[in-house]
Amino acid sequence: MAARRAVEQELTRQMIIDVAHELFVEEGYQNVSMRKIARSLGYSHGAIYYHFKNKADLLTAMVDQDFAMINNEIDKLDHLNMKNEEKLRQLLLGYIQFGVNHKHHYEVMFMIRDKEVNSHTMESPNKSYYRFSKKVAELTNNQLPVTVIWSVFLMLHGFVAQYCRTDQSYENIRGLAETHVHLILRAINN
Amino acid sequence: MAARRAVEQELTRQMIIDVAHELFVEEGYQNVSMRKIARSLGYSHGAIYYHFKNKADLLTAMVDQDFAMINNEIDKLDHLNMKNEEKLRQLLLGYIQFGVNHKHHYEVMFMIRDKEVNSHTMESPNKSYYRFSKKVAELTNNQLPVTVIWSVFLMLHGFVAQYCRTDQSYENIRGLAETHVHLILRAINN
DNA sequence: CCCCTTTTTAACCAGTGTTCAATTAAATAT
DNA sequence: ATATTTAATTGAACACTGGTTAAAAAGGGG
Repeated sequence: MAARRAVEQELTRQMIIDVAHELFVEEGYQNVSMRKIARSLGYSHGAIYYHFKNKADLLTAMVDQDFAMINNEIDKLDHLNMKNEEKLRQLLLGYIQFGVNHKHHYEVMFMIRDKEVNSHTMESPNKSYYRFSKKVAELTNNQLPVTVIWSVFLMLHGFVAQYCRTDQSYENIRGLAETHVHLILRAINN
Repeated sequence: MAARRAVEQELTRQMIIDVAHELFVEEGYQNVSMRKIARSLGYSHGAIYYHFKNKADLLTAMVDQDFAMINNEIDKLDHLNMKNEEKLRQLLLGYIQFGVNHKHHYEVMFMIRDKEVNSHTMESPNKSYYRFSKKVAELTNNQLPVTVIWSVFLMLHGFVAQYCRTDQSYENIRGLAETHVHLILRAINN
């Protein structure tokens, strides 16, 4: 019956992205249908196609947003007033904190594996890693070989990837995260 | 037409597991249909149901096998003739080597996330981690807190998880793996 | 020849992404 | 205030694919 809705309850791209985000990570990109997203929003599936070209387009928009968040997080460090050693600790701990606090985002960003996902979607993680590694290099006075920086990243990734699959809050595992970062710092400080 | 085949080309559970294994990891559990597995084997999809109750049953059988492999790998260390420090290096490097050489297995073992997967399938990783951690503790004369051992595992997991998504062979990344293990050892050797 | 084991094939039913004409709310023009 | 246009939403339809079941068919051993 009812076709268009009153303007104060119109669907937006952001509403769709938010709902899809939760579903994608809880159940996996493949297991979430456009119909399921729509049902979850209380709209019909056709409506989503008014806002996004198709399912992959929705994912791309979502991932772009997520990477903007993490890049932003890295840039925040510049305005902090502490010495490099402490900034580095903050960067590493902040990475874990971001990952654990935004499990959905992190998983979508770094852990979706799917043929359908176009190559554009794969560029963002690379650009984001580049930003991260430049910052680590800077904060260590360019003393670290690139392979070591890469290892550091993988160590962080391992932590976050694991806790993405649990319901633990960051507060809950802060101690473990600090141990982890402490170990990483010990590994790279001569 | 032809219903049953000549006995020397009969389908076996192992044949199905092997083919399914490749497909599951190349394309993801959800993206591989029973029909696709059957097609890949040159049999009709119904045949698989003679050997496995259903799709989840097939996955469970597969994962059980995989964990038997990794547990076996850990036990091999006992028969090696070297000092503990070197054994530990071997354990860590061996973990990475196993993961990268058996990307399919590793991903199925530690990285599948799916409602359908029953809880029995989730027990195996835990048991396997327990074995790993006991061995690390033993090789470090029980000097390491459990949280540190857990961190070590996550560091290894991060490496393997990343390279599971690429086509790189272990030979190709041996150097990086050695750097990674070297860093880990440096982190835990005061 | 009968029986058990293995395999095929058709069938069922539920679900998929996507398109599109029809419908209606709001915005704009008259 | 009314008419027209535009924007947003629906729901049916299309052409598939999915897991699973079950009856029918065929090889092999006794």
